[in-house]
Amino acid sequence: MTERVVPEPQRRRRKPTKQGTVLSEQVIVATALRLIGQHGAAALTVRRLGAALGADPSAVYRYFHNTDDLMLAVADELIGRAQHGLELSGDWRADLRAIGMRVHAAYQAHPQAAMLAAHRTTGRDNEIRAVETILGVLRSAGFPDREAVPIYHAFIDQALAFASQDAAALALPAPARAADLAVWRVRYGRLGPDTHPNIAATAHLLITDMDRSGYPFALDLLLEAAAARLATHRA
Amino acid sequence: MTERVVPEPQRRRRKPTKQGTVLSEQVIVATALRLIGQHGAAALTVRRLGAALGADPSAVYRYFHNTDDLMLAVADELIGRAQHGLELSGDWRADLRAIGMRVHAAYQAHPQAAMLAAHRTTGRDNEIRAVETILGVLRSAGFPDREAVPIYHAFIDQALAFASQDAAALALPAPARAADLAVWRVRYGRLGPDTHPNIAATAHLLITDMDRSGYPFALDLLLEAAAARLATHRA
DNA sequence: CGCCACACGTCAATGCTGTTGTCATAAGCG
DNA sequence: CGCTTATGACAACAGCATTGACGTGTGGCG
Repeated sequence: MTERVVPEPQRRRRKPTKQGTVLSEQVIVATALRLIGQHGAAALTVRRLGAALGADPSAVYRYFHNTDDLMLAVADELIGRAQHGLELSGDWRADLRAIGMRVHAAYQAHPQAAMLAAHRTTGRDNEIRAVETILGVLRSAGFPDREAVPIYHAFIDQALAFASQDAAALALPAPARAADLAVWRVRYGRLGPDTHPNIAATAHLLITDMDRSGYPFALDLLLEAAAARLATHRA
Repeated sequence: MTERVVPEPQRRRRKPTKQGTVLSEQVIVATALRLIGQHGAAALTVRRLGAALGADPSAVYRYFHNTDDLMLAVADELIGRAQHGLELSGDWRADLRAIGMRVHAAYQAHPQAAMLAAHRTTGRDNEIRAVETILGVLRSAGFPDREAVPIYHAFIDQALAFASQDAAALALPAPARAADLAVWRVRYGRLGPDTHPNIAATAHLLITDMDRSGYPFALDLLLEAAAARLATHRA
């Protein structure tokens, strides 16, 4: 088969579908994101996307080579949203915390896309802008370059790793997600102090703690350690 | 339909398949792990699993309720392998570092499985044992329960999140992985100090640092912060 | 030692999924 | 105004997870 996809800038003839909608790369990406957000990750199938667009499913293949291609376009959209409207305060620790939480939140809003996006290095504009910003925060806080780089590395990898980890949990089919959560109550909550003394002693704390993301606290620990290191550099 | 799955301990009648293999939960999990390792995560379909086992695909449903149930068993097997032969020294910080690195390593050995498994709560034996061990290390180090639980949470989520993050990179098709790595040299290495001063100043460090996993350093930071908190509790 | 219940492997069918070859139509250039 | 062709629609294919029905032979019991 000859290539179905025509690059966006060359498109001129926009022909409405039977149901009247006019397709475009933009509209399809936006619809895909909406579908994921409204009905969960599993809702994004080409057939349902077609239905949501008011078009034949195969029409999507006029705009994207395959579903992976579509997901990359969606992912690219996400990177932009993570940074949208960010303003730096000048307090390095508060700024890094804000950036970390923003990245995490932006990816949680679109778990399915997050899982595919979080471990890729895109080298595109939005990513570069983020790297420059974070390194800038660290270096102007006073971290020497040899320290700033590994801290940047740990910081961003941890943010992305937790983002995709938590996204994966969100992207799970609803029954599986519920089952995973229930395990803490049902399974861990009932272990005896004779066989599992440490779990039994802390079960009540575990049950409430484990259905939150561990990220905010992990981020705080990372920033605490970084601050301690900065103090020794200054001394 | 009545329940197909009979709990493992109650199984007595082992009937060989047409091709002569004798099935069991163990054999199926091991075969699934091998299949994933050899041919990638996409290779794990019930049909192919059946073929690899020398059995009808539907026979798998005599042992697992569905594919998700199977993945949980695979996940637990990985957790078990991470703990195999672990010996605690009594030095909480060294022990936690060893456990973290072991978990990370065990998952890296099966990247494709790690991606699917690292974000599940299995509630199975190996997982429970790991939770009990880690909580024990923290509590006997002197962390009060209210502090031990969130630190446990941050610690284990960090290990698993990085494990699946790094696994995802390893599991990428070779050309895509090479491309992602090259981005640091090709794209970031060539940004000008006028437009991207912080990247330009640290590019040489970034290029060498970013193709390693950020986990060991991130783990050190977490343990550093935990140690500092422990010191304040003792004082 | 032989019987027979039923555990468990097999077969077949269902309704999903992504993807593509082919055709019809209308947009918009010349 | 007509021609080209971009683009939507249709239909079909292969592969997916899952399940209901069925037959077989294993292993415990009398």
